[in-house]
Amino acid sequence: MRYDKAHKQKTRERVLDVAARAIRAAGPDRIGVAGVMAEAGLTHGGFYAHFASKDALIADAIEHMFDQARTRLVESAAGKDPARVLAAYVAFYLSKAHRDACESGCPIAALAADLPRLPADARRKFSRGVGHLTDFIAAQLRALGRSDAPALARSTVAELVGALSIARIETDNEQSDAILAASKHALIRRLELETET
Amino acid sequence: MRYDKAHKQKTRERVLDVAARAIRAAGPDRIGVAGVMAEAGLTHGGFYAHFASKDALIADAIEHMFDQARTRLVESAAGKDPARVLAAYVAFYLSKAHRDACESGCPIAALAADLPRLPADARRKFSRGVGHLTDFIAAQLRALGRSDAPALARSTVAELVGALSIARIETDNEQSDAILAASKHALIRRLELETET
DNA sequence: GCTTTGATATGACCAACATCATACTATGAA
DNA sequence: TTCATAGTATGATGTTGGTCATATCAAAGC
Repeated sequence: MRYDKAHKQKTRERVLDVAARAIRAAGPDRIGVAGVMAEAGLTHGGFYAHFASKDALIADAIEHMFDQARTRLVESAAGKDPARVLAAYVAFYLSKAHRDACESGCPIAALAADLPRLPADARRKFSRGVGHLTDFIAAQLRALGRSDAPALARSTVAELVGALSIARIETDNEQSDAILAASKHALIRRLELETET
Repeated sequence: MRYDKAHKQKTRERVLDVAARAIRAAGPDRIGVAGVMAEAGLTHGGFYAHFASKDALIADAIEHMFDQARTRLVESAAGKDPARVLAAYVAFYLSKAHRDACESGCPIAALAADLPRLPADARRKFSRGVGHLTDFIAAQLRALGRSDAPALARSTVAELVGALSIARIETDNEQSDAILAASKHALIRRLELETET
């Protein structure tokens, strides 16, 4: 090892960070290898020392996004009351801040429509991420004594993702806010989290 | 008029049909002007006699998708009981057939993530389409005496779109089916359509 | 300080694609 | 039958972007 042991690893991580943001913001087809590398402070040539192809970068970046999101979620939930955790997550997910920060927000809402078009590897990694989120929510619901936890968790994730996606499309700001509010309200009722908000 | 009066109009319609399917199947970035024209039985050169640009084609194709979907929906609902209409729509929307027919299905689920990246014109047309669907569902709910019709309609559309999107991503077929089933069940309960299925 | 080797840069290649100028063709009118 | 023109085809252009061969650079060991 001539270079610092962690040098390449760090660079790779930096590229993945940049790619994860760019992909969520612009979509997998609108980002370029050169652009991502430039934003990471490198030139495009070195790219293939880190990734086998653009598709491989996308797949790895997807994994990276979910890892980050999951870490954040698990950490913020540590030792807290399940009802409070769920209420906070719904409030965050359907917030205007999340709507307006596509590039750092939930990968599912940012990339839902792109996934069916991507290669199997990326899809598998994405699926796994979706599964983890659903499981996390199901675990909270189970802790609250809901017997239908797995199904309710799936339904919850669906409404969260759908509401955020549509809110991001809407050109009229008032309409967009109303969509977020409607689903926030519906979910708080369905999940029986009324005491919190 | 040297040609049949409706000749160009018909060609344009054909191109829009092809484009509407291709865009939903492959996404706005993965389709090419040449490919769409070829599938419509033409060559790429004539394209600019019909559309000002690729962006214009996409915007018009989006309008076209929503028009088609709306016509189908309104016709299939004509003179029917609102509860039956809603139950049938939910069942169709969350069916495996709809999941597996991206290219002819609901534009919202097929393109949700792409829209925020498209030009204003396409976004406006898309927004209008989403609004019409929400209004249609709200009208059925109002006919059923639900006082919270607009908000419930928004929440319903969100869950429909989210569930279908996620079901399409899922690589595991059983998981995918479970997602559809969970939201179908949840919606039938929330909309109080239990008598129908 | 020199060498070795891993990490990154330069530059080129090829394919895909949007766009457009120009040429051709089919059709209805004269 | 011939002509004018709307509609479509051919072919070219410029650009962008993924990929790769090769060159350069940085750092650790002798």
